[in-house]
Amino acid sequence: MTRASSRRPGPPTRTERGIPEATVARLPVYLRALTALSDGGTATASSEDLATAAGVNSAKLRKDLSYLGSYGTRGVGYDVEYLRYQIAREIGVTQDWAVVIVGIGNLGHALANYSGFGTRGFRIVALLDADPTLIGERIGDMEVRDFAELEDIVKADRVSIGVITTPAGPAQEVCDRLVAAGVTSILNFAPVVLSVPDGVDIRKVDLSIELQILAYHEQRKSGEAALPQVPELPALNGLTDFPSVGGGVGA
Amino acid sequence: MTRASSRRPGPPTRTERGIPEATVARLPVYLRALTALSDGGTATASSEDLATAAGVNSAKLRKDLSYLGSYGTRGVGYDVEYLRYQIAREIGVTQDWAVVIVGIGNLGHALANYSGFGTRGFRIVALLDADPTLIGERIGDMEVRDFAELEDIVKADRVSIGVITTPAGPAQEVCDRLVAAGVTSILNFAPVVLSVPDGVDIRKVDLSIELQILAYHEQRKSGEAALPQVPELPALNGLTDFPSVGGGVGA
DNA sequence: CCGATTTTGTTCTCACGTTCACAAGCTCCT
DNA sequence: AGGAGCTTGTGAACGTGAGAACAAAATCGG
Repeated sequence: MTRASSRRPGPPTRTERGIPEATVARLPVYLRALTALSDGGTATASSEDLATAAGVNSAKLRKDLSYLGSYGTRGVGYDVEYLRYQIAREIGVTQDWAVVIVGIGNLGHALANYSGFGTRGFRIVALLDADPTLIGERIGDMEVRDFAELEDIVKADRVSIGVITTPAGPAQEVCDRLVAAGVTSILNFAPVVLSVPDGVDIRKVDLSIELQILAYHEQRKSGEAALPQVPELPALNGLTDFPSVGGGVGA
Repeated sequence: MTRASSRRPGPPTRTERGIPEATVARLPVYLRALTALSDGGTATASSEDLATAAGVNSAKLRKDLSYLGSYGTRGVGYDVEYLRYQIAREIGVTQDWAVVIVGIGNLGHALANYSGFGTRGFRIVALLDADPTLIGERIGDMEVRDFAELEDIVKADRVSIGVITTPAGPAQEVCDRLVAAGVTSILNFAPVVLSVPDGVDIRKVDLSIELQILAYHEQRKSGEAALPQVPELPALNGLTDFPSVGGGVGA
């Protein structure tokens, strides 16, 4: 069934349903680029065109696409709509994924308000928080519900993806509850390292880490010449990291 | 500019003030782990302890730390406070970095409200938007100012880091203005590929990409057995990506 | 119909990142 | 003091990813 139709290329035993992680991370970028081209009325695009739109070089793009199969035409390029569908199918966004958001603080609020969220590939089925003063609040066309209802919601709506936007403190406990309820993919905005059993995927988004990486390079750019270079331990006032963007679950 | 020159063909051209990018990305994680240990009253930690707290394996952690110097003691481990300071200094968060946020929509609002932001290593000096209905609004102890004031603010406050939380549309233009004004590091939340001149660092945070990567793995876990497998092009209704979490700059 | 031209798909090579494994070095106990 | 026991720092093996380069296919013009 899923034999990628191409004949066997010999020893490497290509594809076989195994796409490199680095490639997987770029597929959504290609999908977006294809959508932009499609919206702009382009019907066919070369790997060079696509690569420019996606911000990568064309060799890498061609190699990435080759893991999916041979969807291009030599001498011509790629059919934008066709390739878009193939990538969307490979990623899995031709179906809708039910998502719960846990922790309706600043960030959870922002994500809940996020219009594009509910319409394409992902469907927010619940906003959850443990703070009684938040429960019942309406956000858009949804209402914040009690975190205690988690298990029922996951079962009822077949939720497989959870988004954690709580503060660091309750994040691991929330994570454990999500996993126990049957969620197998988690997007974590809380500034902690979550531990999960095998079979559960975790991705992390962390503002403070991103800023600190920028700061490192920035320091290289500006400083580089005259830094005091004090290997001794000075005052050391709060140069740590961020508490959290998140909201109210827990405590 | 001391562009990382040496390209010697021999061994990897070690250190020379050049820390591998993968290591740089983990230093903030170590910093956070050290802070947690410190707050918990731990004075000394082995690479194994640290690695567990940071969610990596100990060999990788030791190798990462070795790029900074020999800050541990064999047979003992690392002094938590001392190592914390060394990493903070290496990253550059012993000084404060001035930051502007452009685009005060849902996400920009959330980041502006973000208490931990202003206190440790980074200082928000301005919230900017081009929407007249937003200008003047108070968020926390700050006020939304006109995007037109960008250049003055960057010069006055020596801003080197900009955060873009606009929709996709105006993001490139905002980016160009930031760069022209002198900003050399940008954290982009808008779902577009920004192009910048050499010497400017860009990092991207993209909710839809993260979710799509999760969806890919999720599909692997659940499906894998019975997918219709339709290589022909069907209806294809809006399986694209997200407009934006961002706010109001532009049009 | 054939050759020129274009562009893909793939192979090869090199650079980077991860992990293993162990010598070097430190502390503590006897 | 000397050896036992840890733990770091690092050299080497291994695996993954990136980019250059080119052969294979498709179109197009004559």
